[in-house]
Amino acid sequence: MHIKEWGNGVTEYILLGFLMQGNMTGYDMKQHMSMSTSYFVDASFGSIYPSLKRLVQKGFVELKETIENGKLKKIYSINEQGKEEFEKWLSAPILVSKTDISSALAKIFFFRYLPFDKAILLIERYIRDIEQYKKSLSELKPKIEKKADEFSLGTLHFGLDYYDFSIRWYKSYLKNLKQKIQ
Amino acid sequence: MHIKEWGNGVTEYILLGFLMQGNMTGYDMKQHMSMSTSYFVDASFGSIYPSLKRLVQKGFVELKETIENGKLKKIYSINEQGKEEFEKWLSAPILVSKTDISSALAKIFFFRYLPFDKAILLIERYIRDIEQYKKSLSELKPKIEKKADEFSLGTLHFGLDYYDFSIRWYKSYLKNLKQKIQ
DNA sequence: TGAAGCATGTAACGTGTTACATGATTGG
DNA sequence: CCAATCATGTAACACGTTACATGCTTCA
Repeated sequence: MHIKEWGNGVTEYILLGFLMQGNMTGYDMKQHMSMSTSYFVDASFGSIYPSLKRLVQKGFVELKETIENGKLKKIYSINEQGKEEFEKWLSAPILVSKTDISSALAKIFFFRYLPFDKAILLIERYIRDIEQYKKSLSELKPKIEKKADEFSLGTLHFGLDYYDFSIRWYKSYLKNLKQKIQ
Repeated sequence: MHIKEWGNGVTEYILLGFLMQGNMTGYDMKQHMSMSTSYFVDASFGSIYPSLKRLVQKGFVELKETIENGKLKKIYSINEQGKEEFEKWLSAPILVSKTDISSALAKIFFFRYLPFDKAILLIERYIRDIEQYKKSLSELKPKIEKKADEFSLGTLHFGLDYYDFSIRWYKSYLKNLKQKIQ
């Protein structure tokens, strides 16, 4: 048996996050996505419905079937266990992914459900982690440069500049957040 | 029967790209990755070996088994069909992914195998496509803002700023490339 | 009446990770 | 001699997409 830090099932956590606001159907959640998270996570129905089934099986979500206007509706709601799981996910460090922005954004998107100071700490740690990644890549740079051409060198610079951009962005974001509470 | 534009099997294309440089083993390719593409694509052996098997099955790659220092070695080489497939992939538009940087970088990384002017055109088109994405998100912005809090608003701004950063970055990169050939 | 939207879901397929499994050589 | 590196691979599992499949209501 092995612990899976987070399983990468970002979709499931997004669904839990939506249910924190109130009960709704799978269809509703898809609507929510396209109007709020679509620029970083936009799951299809073929992913949403199985995810919901799993969430029920895992005991994080409750299901009530109703008939409204002749249409079958499955109203989902989050229970205590689900809330705990969601908060556990939120409280865990934001993972730096070299290539995937969505897992970080997904978490921050729901940070209103975390105590403000905890959120701040996680973002601060995230920044430090990105800085670490940037440092590693910088150290790898000379090795890569030796056999790089115009184009592959470009991708390396993009990587470094992207880390810089992220660090700067999150620092400024953090500053903004902190000012708001004073 | 449906056409799959590119199948998203970026790993397979990376492997083909390495084989453009010369023949090597799966193990070699892993080494290559960690020393050149690891900051955007770094497949595990559990992905590399099956990918190579598939590439052979698809008829893009040839395999020669040798024994060197008592160790079994499988030397892979790319054939004409493989080169065609690789070039087809390179020549296809760079897809804008909202969340995944790696697919774009993977392609640009190998642009030396494309005629210079073709590469330039693809990057120009890519920039236009990002601009389109940014425009779409900007248009969605007011809708999202209506129900956004401090944090979810942050992720929206990150999205927009990331598009801006990318556009600016690629424009400057393009300028640099063009200067080099004059 | 017919299209769009509401509402659900499955099946095939692709592709990735981690853990497991094996075994040789090389260098300290 | 033992660890690291070279070298291969499989199996279980997770997760996602697309296409397919169904059927009701609402509105032009």
